[in-house]
Formats: sequence, C-alpha cells, structure tokens
Amino acid sequence: MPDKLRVRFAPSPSGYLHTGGARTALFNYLWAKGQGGSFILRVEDTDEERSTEESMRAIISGLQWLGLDWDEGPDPGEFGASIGPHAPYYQSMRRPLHQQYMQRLWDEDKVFYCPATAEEMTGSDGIKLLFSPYRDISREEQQKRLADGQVMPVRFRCPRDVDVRWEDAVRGEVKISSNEVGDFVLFKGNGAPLYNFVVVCDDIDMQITNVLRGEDHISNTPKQILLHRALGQEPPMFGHVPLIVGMDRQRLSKRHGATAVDAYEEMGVLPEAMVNFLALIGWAPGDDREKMTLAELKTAFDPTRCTKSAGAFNQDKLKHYNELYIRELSADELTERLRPFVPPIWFEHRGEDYARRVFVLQQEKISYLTEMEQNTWYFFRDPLEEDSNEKNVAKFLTGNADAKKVLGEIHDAMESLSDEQWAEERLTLIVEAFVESSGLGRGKVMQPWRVALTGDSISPGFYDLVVTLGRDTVLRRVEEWLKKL
RNA sequence: GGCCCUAUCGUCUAGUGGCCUAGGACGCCGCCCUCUCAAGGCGGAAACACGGGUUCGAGUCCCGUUAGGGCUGCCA
Repeated sequence: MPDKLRVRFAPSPSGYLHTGGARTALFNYLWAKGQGGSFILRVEDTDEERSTEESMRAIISGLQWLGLDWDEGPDPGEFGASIGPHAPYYQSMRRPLHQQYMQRLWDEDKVFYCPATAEEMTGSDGIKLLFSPYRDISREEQQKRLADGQVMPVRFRCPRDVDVRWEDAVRGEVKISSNEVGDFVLFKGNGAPLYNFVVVCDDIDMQITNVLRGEDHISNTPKQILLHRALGQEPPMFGHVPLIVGMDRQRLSKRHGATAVDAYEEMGVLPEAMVNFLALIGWAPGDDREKMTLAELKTAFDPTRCTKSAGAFNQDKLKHYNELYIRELSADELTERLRPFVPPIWFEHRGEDYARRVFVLQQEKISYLTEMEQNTWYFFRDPLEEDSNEKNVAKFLTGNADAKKVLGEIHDAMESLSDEQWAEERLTLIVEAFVESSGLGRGKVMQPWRVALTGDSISPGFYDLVVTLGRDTVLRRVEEWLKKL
C-alpha cells in the first residue's frame, strides 16, 4: 500500500470500554503504527439517546491506560474538543458534512423518502421486507409528501442482484448479495442520520484507508461499500476480527465477571499485561513468542494472521501475564505502581526506602497489585492478637511446648547484637547455633518466630523478614509473646 | 425462521498436502529445591468434532452432518 495507512477506532460512547472494544482498538493501533500510519479515534455518538459524556470519558481513559495513543481524535484534556486535521472527531458535530453528502445522493437520485408504514414494510410471512415498496416512488411524489409535512425516513435505493465483494483482511474474500442488504435507512424520520451513512461520510472525509472491527459488523460492510460507491469513492480495506467470548463460549457479559478494562486497572492489572493478553486472543505472531511488549506487537502485527474463530477470555492467563510483568518491574517502578494500592501512611511509616524494600520482598509472590497490601501489612503495624491466624498461633506458639525456649533463647542471643550487627550473617550464626544445640529442625525454629513476627505462617524468607523489620521491632514483637507463653 | 461465519489439548494458539508418533503457553498433576508461601528447574496427563470424498499421502483441499456464534433496528 503506497499511501500511509489511516486506521480508526470508532467506539460509540454508550457504555464503558469493554475488553472486546479494547482489543479492537489495540489491533487497529497495532496495524496503523506498525505500518507507520495514523491511528484515529472517532466518537460515534450519533445516537444521542444513548451517548453519554461519562462513557466517552471512560473510553478515553481506558485507551490512555492501555497506552493506545491516537494521532487524531478527541482532545483528552478538554472534553468535546478535538485535535487533528479533520476535526471535529465527534460525529454528532459533523452534521453539515453529512448533509452535504446526503444532498449529493439526493441530487443523483440514489436515495428516496420512504412513506412506507411499519405494516407496509412487513411481508405476508410477518418478516421485515428488505426492499421498500416505494423505492421507485417519483421525486415529485416525494416532494409533495414532504411539502404536506409527512414524516419519512430516507432510504438508500439498494441495487438488486449485485454481489458485493471485498477482500477481507482477516477472512479473505467475502461475498454478500445486495438482495440481502435491502433499502436501508440513512436518516430517521426526525432527520437524524444513522450509523451506516455517517460512518461512510466520515471515513471518506477522514481518508480512512483501513477498517478493522468486530465480526458483528460484517452485515454492515456491504451497506457501507455500496454507499462508498454511490458517493463515487473506492471503499477502504475491511477486516473483521472474531468476537471475544467467555469461557462458556457465550458472549461476554457481567456474568463472566469484569468486562470493563477499568475494572482490571482497579484490580491491579498492569496495562502492559492487559495489552499482551488481549493481543493474543485472536492473533498470534506465528512463532512461539508469547510475552510481547506494545512495541514488539507493533512490528509483528499482521491482520491476516488473525484467527477466524472466537477466542475465550481466560482470566488465568491474564493473571499469568500480570505476574510476569510485575516481576520484571524495577524497585522504583514497582513502588510507583503500588502507590495507589496501599495506604499512603505506609510511605511515611519508616520512609520510602523501607516501603520499597518491603515491596521487593513480595514482588515475586503477588499476581495483582491489590495483593500487596494484604501480604505486607505486618511490616507497617505490629500484628495484634486478632490479626493473627488462630490456628497457626495455636500450632506454633500457644500449643507448642518448645515455643518459649525457641523464642526465648534466640531472642536473648539476638538482643546482644547491635543495630550494626543486625544482618543476615550474624543472625544466621545465632539461629544455626540454636538449631544445633536444641536438636530442633529449622522449620520448628523458624515457624514459631514467623508467627510471632507476622501473625501467620507465611512470609518472606526468615532472614529477610528479621533484617527488614529491624532489631527493635523484632525484639518487641517476640517479647510480647514471651510474656504470654 | 432467513442469511452469513466458525470448528486443533479445559483455554489461548502453531500448523497453508509429506518436516506432525501434532509444537508452544495458561491451567492441572508429580518430582527437585526449601525455614513457610511463592518463584525457579525437571517431568507428565491432555486436542486435529463426526462422516464421506480428492490424493501415492489430509489437521491441512472439497462436500455433508453436528455443534457454536453473528446478523436479521428509523441502535452502533
């Protein structure tokens, strides 16, 4: 393709950005940017009944979160404003253009005002008619009815018996008979333009070269191709990607849990994990690569490699990608990403460095950012009796005959250490000496300590725990238990 | 109902007539490591929906069946 690709993502702001839409946006972005083209965001808000500003804001922030920056489209900084040579990018603001194209179709007699009632558009079998019985009504008659104040929709006079074909970027040649299309409506009786017409006007005006969308749009494609031709334009290249379904192969819905991307953001999913995961539903690079960054995806993406069957949203896999990306974060990055997910006071408790050290200790153990808080709280607060796991307290402390000795002897030895000596090397000497003299296994020694220090039997490695908590905290917590045993 | 689409392990997929006794990943199971939990390492179970063709040869091409899905709006 000699000309630069111009690809658009055109969501209708009637809900949140769901995972299917996010993936469509991603594929469009990858296709455009991989070819050095432009990624355009256009708001399909022709249905004023259902479009909301709130929804548009959610979609914009969802795309931004994923890192899918658009070259032209709504100004993310100012709602309603647009950036780009074909502004505005809100369809509802492009009425003059739509009127202009409508005028052309009218002048060339390619559309007609349809006076058919609902009954007249219904066949004897009760099924909707595709072609209007008034499609050949004279212009004089149309104008007369208009003059009489009759409210009529404008329909496209669809040619009969022609095959509409296109080379679909993902499914190859597709052919649909115009007899399956019919005289579809362009303008409602109240004068409001409809989707199929507006899309074509805007795609022409914005010089869109490639359209990649969900396969639920396949039946719209012949309508749009017919309209492009009626307007004397070569249609863009179309591609239709399969839908994303739930693990039960049903269309994604609330039943399947979170469907909005911002819900995953709140869940502590990293955008790079989400992007990677989404990219591999319905597409694969062809080699065995699985973990790919947005940049890598850009260069590898090829719509002809898209799958033709629906892919299921497997949250276990998303979780896996999230673990992968969390693990490779630097200490600083990890801390910044975690900031919205833990109490602000944690950073003041003993300072940023302390918080960072704690987070790194658990970095490899969490699947979602939201899990950090529940895994590290005891680094920021002494575990109270009620914070502690009752069963483990009973097993390793209160119901353990060796507990007093294990805690006491090691405590006394540790107490002789200065803050400077409080490091893994010296601590190891103490613990190992006790292990040897007592004849108890390391597990029998370390578990009571772990429960005393954290309230539970699960924690980072013993020395990491003791060193990070520090001398004062460790001794204080153990002394508390010594009093009770 | 009509029109259209799809069909490889539970899931995401590789596979474009011989390289396939079907590869990778998630999940699952086992073992190793080990102070707990993870991580990591090693290994394992697990699929070409079914039936006909075409061909020397079919997961790969064709037809049918079955099963899913989409569309069928004066929504997008």
